[in-house]
Amino acid sequence: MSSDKKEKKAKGPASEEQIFMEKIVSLCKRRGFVFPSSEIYGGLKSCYDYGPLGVELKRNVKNEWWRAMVHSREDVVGIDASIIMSPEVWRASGHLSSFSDPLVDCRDCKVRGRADHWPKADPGSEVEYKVVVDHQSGKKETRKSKVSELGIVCPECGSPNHSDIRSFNLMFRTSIGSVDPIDAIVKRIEGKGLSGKELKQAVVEAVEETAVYLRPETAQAMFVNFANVQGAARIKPPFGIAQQGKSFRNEVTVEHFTYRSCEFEQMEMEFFVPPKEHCEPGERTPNEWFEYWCQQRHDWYAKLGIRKEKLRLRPHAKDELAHYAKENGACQDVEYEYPWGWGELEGIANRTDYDLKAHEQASGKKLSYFDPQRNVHYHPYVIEPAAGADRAALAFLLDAYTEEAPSETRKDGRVLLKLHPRLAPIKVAVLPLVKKDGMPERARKVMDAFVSQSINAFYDEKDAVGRRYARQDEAGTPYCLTVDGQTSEDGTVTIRERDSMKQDRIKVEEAVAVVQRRLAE
RNA sequence: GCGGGUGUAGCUCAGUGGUAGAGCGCGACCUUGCCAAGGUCGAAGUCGAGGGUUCGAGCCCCUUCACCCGCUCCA
Repeated sequence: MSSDKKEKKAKGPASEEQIFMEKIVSLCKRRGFVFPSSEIYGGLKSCYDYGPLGVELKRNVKNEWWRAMVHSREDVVGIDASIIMSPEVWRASGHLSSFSDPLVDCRDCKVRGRADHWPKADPGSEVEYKVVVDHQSGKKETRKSKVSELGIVCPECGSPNHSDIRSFNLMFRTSIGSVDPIDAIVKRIEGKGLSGKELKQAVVEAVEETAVYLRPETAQAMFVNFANVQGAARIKPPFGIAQQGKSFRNEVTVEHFTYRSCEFEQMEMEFFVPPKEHCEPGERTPNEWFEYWCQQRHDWYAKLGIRKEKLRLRPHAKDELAHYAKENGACQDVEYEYPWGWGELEGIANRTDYDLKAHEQASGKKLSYFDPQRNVHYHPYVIEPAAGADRAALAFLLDAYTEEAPSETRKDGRVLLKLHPRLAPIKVAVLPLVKKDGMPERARKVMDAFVSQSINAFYDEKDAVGRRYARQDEAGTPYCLTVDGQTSEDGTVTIRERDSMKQDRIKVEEAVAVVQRRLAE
């Protein structure tokens, strides 16, 4: 509105959601959960570093996932594959083909599309087209322009004014080999007087000789290792292969702090099951396994403390299904209600036998399974729960963030992270009530007991004890042990629970066991 | 990619062309007896970066980077 200009410029955040996110981002930096990457050089778009508390949180998330998906079941094994894989993998999976998609944007109506799909027109000829000049009224204006040498016009408005062609750069391309690929490129093109088109072709060929790609998903490693793992682990369908690791994608838009980033960590499991026609009576069909995993994964988040009303399962509509799930497949997202709305935490897909067949065809290697009991060969269907470690860590953090209003005993109120104890970066803080009468020395001994058991503990003797409790609340530490005057008399300390602030007295020598027991609950 | 906004200490922010500031936090010491008490001292800033205008720029202009919001896009 025009009156806005006269008013004082709006300061600060516009919405509650924005205020909330700013508080989280600020807390993350102040307490060492997440820093902007390369911050002293001005940061780098969408890259973030996990600090001392953040790395603990994320590791705990990954450990809980591995525990639930691998160690606490017999039918899933893990792998840790190379981030750089053969380019053939990406050709077979379909990821590489998007590199050759020549994208153009219409300068008039802003539509984006593939140049080879746009309507043709004679280069140099003049065409007439209509452009919407006022979006509110829908008023159009007729314009004339010349068609470029590419000979294409916009499919929407007919305008020949378009941006340069750009390849959609989904994957991070690099090169392997100690010879600089630029030398090879120069060698191919120098002094040949190539036209623009020939030049591009020559460069592409030179680049492709040594090009490799950072994986855009971890899943393909499980497919290409299907036969290796199946044989080595002596395991048969239904069984799963799990993996955690970094993946890289040039996202069109990066947004919402660590939510969508070009470098991210995945926690994926490919669960190979017999196709329906080979299922015995009473055995789960692929669709039933799909439903099973949807429920499992939804419940995993709930068990680790995400509020149920902030969690939901959302089936994909037919038209948003991925290529690998088009036929007989299905996708369902576990979603969390982020401050900016519902968004994906994890996608569970029935990828059918698409991937194994695609790699079998491309590699020429057999990727079917022979079931000796049923005496059949088949390509297993794949049910894939694919989670984001960074997204999960963010969701746990957002969900745990709590502000309590001031009360009689706490006139400043408090900020606390109600993290599940097993996710909390610091498990226990050890505090002498005051810094005298031998309390620090006795507290040090308690601290040593935790350190020797590899339980992440934190010792703090600075400032009043209330302030130290507050600091721990803000870091999400579930338990505080306080050494006080009574400790020297009867060998007990107080244990304070973060959310209730209630205190019990326990024996010093039982402190480690008490905390361990509570963490195991 | 387009449009809008923001960028000053670790955090939140004040500073409309003339000496770089506040609160909180952080560190040391004193004090302290269970939920962010007080005192003393201290460290901390390329005012996002680069260029320009000016006698002089945190402030004006240009460029750029990063973040936020909306659109667009999204195997």
